[in-house]
Amino acid sequence: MSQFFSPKEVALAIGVSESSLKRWVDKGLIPAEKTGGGHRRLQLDAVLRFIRDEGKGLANPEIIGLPAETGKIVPAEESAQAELLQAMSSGNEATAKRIVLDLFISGMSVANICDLVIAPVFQRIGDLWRCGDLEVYQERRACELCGRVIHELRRAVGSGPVDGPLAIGGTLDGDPYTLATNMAEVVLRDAGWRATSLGHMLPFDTLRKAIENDHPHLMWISVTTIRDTERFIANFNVLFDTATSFGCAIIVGGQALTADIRQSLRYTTFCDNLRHMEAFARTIRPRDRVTTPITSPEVKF
Amino acid sequence: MSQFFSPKEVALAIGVSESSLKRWVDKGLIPAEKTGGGHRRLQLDAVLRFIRDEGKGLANPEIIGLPAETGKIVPAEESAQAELLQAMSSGNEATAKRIVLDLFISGMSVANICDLVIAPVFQRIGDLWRCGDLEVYQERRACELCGRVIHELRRAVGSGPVDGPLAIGGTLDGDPYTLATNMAEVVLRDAGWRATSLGHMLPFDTLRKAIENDHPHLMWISVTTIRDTERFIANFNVLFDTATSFGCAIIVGGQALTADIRQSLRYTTFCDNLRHMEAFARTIRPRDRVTTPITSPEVKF
DNA sequence: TTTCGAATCGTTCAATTCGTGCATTCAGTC
DNA sequence: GACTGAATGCACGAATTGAACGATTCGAAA
Repeated sequence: MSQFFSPKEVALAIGVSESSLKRWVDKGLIPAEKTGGGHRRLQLDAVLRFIRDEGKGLANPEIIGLPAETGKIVPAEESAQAELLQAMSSGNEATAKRIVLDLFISGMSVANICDLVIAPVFQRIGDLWRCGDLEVYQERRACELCGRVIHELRRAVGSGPVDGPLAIGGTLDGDPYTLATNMAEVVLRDAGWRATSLGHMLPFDTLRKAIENDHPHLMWISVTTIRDTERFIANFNVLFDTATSFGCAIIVGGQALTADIRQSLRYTTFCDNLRHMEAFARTIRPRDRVTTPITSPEVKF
Repeated sequence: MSQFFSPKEVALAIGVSESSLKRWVDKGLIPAEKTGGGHRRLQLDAVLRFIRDEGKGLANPEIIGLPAETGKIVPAEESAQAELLQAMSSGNEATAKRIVLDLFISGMSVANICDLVIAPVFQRIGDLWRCGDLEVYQERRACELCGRVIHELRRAVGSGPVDGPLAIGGTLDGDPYTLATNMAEVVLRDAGWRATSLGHMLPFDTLRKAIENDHPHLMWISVTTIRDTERFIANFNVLFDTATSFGCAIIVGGQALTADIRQSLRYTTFCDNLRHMEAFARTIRPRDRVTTPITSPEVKF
């Protein structure tokens, strides 16, 4: 139930002796904290990262709160898509989570999981729905499930280092789709950023406010629809100027941003997919910052 | 910055038992003062230093969860409400999750957690936003965070028995709010149902299809807005007839369902809050989780 | 000031974890 | 085949943890 696990639990989950696990922790292979009395305390994301890096399996995943059978099957990349499509269309939550966690444990990068598995499957479900091969409720259920799968991935990745650079982002006013921005958040956390998705339907004004209040080093914006192109461009460029004056980079992405529109747009970089974003995020890791607040300024009432 | 905390608060914040924390204080690992009667009083900076020194330099992010304003309010829910409001407004994910999971572990029923803590806090955040005391992005971020907190709660509850009766539900076309339906899902799972939220914006047609395909024993529908009342009533009653013919009960809830509208509506039961729903769900399918009795005022959702 | 419920005290106890030593397994090398 | 070094699993007493328990203290309302 708690965030922390004892060496015994983790050892049981991985299927090794407690002694070995303690040795690994002491060698620094698995980051862990210690209690005042010297007992080791392990976090789930650190354990998963270790399993991923060392190529270990999971004998009893349910001990550390993972779906049964996780980490036992080595996923074939092609079949993962098909299986996930099947699980998501039929609303099979446990299976969907297991498939994605298997991919993560087997070492596939988060950006690739999103780009090559989750996004295509979601796209395909949209197609099936438009063709009438899926009922509306099945599509909606899959959408809901997709969010949960990403949440599970976020748990596996962890919240990122507390002293990492801050990144915030979301979708603009009129754009109700949260999947892309949530995936972006997870990818950035995986790349060492302290990323927080602000959600969807964000007016330009409030993004400016967010930059002024929280001083992020990075803001990502996912654009799937644009109503008024001229207005959009004008507002966007103002936002970019604000960001620049605060030393904040702007990443944009989304199918609505055609080459034409991009011509008139000012931004730090445009990303076709999450791998691009990850690559960019890993190259610019600002370290010159003086004060990094752990959370937003306190809100007083 | 001289803020005092009790051993209990600090123990909760860093995830150890109160006993251990008291021992550490007595051993001198954490400097603390004592009151005339012998009660320990810890200072924030001393606790933070302890985390840094003993935790191998790995600061526990949950430490931020130390209540900023020490309790003037006695009831657990109210204190939890205030803390959660603070955490959600400032986007503090770890703290928000901790608060809600603490309530769950302490034995509060899921329905009560939703009705008495999460829903009021979310309501309040909406109010603050409308008053202009919160920025839009803070409200959106809180909304996003709220979904994540409910996700954690769902994890804690578990997926319910695999042989439990099936329940599905969601919000109708034109209603984009998923929080209520997600909370309903968790409450039903806690009550022993195999519940799945289908998400939001569901046309009546597809709900009929869902009943025909999946044969649920229960369908919940959350109604926060109605566009065309007559059309709504007609469609709804057709849905109810379909459900009845398949032996499926219909639970409705939501502020849009005024007494007038309910007059013309056919349904199995109407619920003002999730406790009502839980009570109804347990009459059909009772289950034996120990929960604290409720003594607090009603909260509408 | 007095009263009273909630929080904290100090203590005990069973279960868990610590650190350490030692035997076993298993590649790789001579 | 024999040797070696590293990794693993098991066993042990000592130490730590978390959850009780009744007694005491705190803090706010009467």
